[in-house]
Amino acid sequence: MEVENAYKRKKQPEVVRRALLDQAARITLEQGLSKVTFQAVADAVGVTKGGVMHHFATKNALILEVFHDAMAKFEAEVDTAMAKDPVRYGSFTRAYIDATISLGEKGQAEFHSQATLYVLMLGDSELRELWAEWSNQQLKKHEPTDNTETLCMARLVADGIWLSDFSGIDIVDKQSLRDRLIKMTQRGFDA
Amino acid sequence: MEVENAYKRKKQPEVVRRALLDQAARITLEQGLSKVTFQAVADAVGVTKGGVMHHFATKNALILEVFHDAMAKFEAEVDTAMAKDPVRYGSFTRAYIDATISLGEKGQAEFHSQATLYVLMLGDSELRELWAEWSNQQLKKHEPTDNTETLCMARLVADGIWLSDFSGIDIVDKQSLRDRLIKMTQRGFDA
DNA sequence: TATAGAATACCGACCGTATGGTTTCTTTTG
DNA sequence: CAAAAGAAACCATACGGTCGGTATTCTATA
Repeated sequence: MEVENAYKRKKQPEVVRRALLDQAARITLEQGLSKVTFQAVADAVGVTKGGVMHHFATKNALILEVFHDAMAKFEAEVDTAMAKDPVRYGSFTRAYIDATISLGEKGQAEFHSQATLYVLMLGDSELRELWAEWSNQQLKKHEPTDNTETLCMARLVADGIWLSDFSGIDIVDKQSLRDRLIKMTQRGFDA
Repeated sequence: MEVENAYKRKKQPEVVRRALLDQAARITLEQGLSKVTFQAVADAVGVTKGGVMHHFATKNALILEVFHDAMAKFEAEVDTAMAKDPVRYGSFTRAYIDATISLGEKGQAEFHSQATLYVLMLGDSELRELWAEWSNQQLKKHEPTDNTETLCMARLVADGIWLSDFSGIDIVDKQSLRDRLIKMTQRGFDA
């Protein structure tokens, strides 16, 4: 944002609100949940602490909104990917893989909604419950097309790759691994 | 611990120190890194804040020790498991799998050193660097026996299972998945 | 072997600061 | 003018850290 003289400028609450959520998510990813303070978010957006608290009454409310926002983004990302997929079997798993693994060159942190979800959920036991509930529900939702053990395993590998990636471990050949995972999602892979 | 009247009691610095590390690790796992305060650790062990700070000068030092402790435990766990394994090929990966996945009944949090490592490293960017370094080094160390992509994938699944487990997601049949992973570590699995 | 004294283990009161939250006020917008 | 957007000053508290004190254990030496 970098809003200067926010007192006199044109008010655009929607824009400010979005910026607050985005910056809060960014700080979460780059510096961890503990560094997400009203002051830090306010500074990042170019607004005062009071300004932040006008949009989000408490810190829990802010974090919760960031979490819900990331859930919605992730779900949307998965849904559009699934819509483009001509094959039904394993389509959720394929979408999940590409929404979880970042294939871009290393270094750039990328705005991964899945990463935001993980970092938040791992750092806050209350969010963890929400996460478990939502996640199990997602699984149920896609059971008709993605309920085999192999598909589950493919998603687990994706999670593992994210974990390694996020923690800065070199993965030998991510692209090759990703392709192999996709192959695992094709019908008839087992046997 | 539950030490009563620690002022006059027999002094046993080694015991207290161990208890401090253990309780700090427990709080980390159960409540997250942010809840690991001098006061909380002191209370858990039955000692005062000053007492904790006698053993660990700063909070960073405490956390760092917990981290190192968990690394040592994990490494030891892996090493003894590898020593018992008659087959060399994939022995590190097999040990890694069993040190990462908790097969016990759900509910009991279990003192998993790997879990401590993950939660700490995910919540602190400084520890993340340490982790990446150590982890890459571990990988190098076991390269001679465990450097194929399939073995790497098996470990990634284990990580994924831990992640799911920790966040409270139901995994269909963990035992069956574990057995399948072990099979993946046998020579000649590919092809 | 006894014991003074140094070193260690630990307590408990205190301090500075950062943070979440409250309140009041100003400016804009409808 | 009323309600919303946001600023700005303020408050309470929790936390990391400091400091001086007290009890215990270790060590050296007579």
